[in-house]
Amino acid sequence: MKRDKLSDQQCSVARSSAVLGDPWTLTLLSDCFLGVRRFEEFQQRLKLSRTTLASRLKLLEEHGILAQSQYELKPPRFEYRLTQKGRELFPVISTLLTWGDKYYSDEAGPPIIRHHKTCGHDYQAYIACSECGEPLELNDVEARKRPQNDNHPAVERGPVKRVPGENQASR
Amino acid sequence: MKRDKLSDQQCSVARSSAVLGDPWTLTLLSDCFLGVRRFEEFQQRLKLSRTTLASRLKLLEEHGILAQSQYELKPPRFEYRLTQKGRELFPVISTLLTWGDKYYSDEAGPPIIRHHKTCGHDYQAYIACSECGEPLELNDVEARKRPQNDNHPAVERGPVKRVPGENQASR
DNA sequence: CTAAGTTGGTCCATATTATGGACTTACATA
DNA sequence: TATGTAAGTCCATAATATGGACCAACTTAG
Repeated sequence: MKRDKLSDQQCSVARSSAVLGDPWTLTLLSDCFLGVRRFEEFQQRLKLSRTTLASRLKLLEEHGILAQSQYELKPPRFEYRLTQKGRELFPVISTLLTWGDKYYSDEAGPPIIRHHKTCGHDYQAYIACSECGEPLELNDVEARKRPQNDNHPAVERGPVKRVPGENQASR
Repeated sequence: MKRDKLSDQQCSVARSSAVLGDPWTLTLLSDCFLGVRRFEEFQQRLKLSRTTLASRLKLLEEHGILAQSQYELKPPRFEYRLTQKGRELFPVISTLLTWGDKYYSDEAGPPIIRHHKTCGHDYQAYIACSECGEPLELNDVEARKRPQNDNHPAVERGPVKRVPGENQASR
């Protein structure tokens, strides 16, 4: 299967990956959250080819993650800003950053430190349950296919049943 | 700059992206969390070429995210399991899933429903602050470079200062 | 007025990757 | 003996990424 057919899959990760699953795209979004907005600025920071940058920005715009807004009339110039949909990627970038900080920092520690103004401390992000607010642990969750429905195709890539003792999270 | 030089950057997202920033890799990891472990199983579910699958599994193994474990002696056969480092990607996949469920579900809703056994409800994931436990909102956080240190190179891709009123999270 | 600079791109030839299909190895089963 | 299974590798072709040159539409410095 071609990569671009991933977006037709019945899987939220596959569909999201079709847009975000690119090293430049993820890094570019990270820069967006750091306040970067302009073509030249992205290009100089990421040091990627202008062609690739243009194609990534276009894709993110098509998906409604970034939107162009005019900041100069003559000549007309635009900058790229996160939309609401784009801003909702903050949890994805945050958790990626937390993982990267832990496993890919050098001896000097994470290059960028994030600070929670509300409580006044530097932080890392963790995930919690929308229903009870408790931290989400891999062993406390399970997945199931949505109920079968005549109006919609059955879900193909469901969770795999493993025999007890062979926990999916085991070493 | 070539994609594979991203891992040398002083940025946790760039370094993580160098491994994870690929649509197949993210979808493959998602399947790992659903209990998938074997080459054939990945290939049939993801419908990607065997060549690409082999290269992704190898990369994930080299990065210590998956580990092979023997499940059959004659002939020797191995399956791929998440390591501790790999299991710590659960927050990344979870938040990606939450975002994808919201923006890329069809009318039948998310194909896979996730359940929190601890509280007994179906859930979505949100991120919280490691220091105070409150939900993390984009507008409540700020980023800064790590302190300058003679023994380590300065951080190049820091946050961008924008003039007040031009909030990075604004529309 | 002219030359150089700025910004946000596009175009192109050349690398680099991805793709599907055939093939391989080493057994097990009918 | 023939067929099947699992986990790959190999190969030719197709699709993408890359860097550098180029372009358009201004602004600024001299």
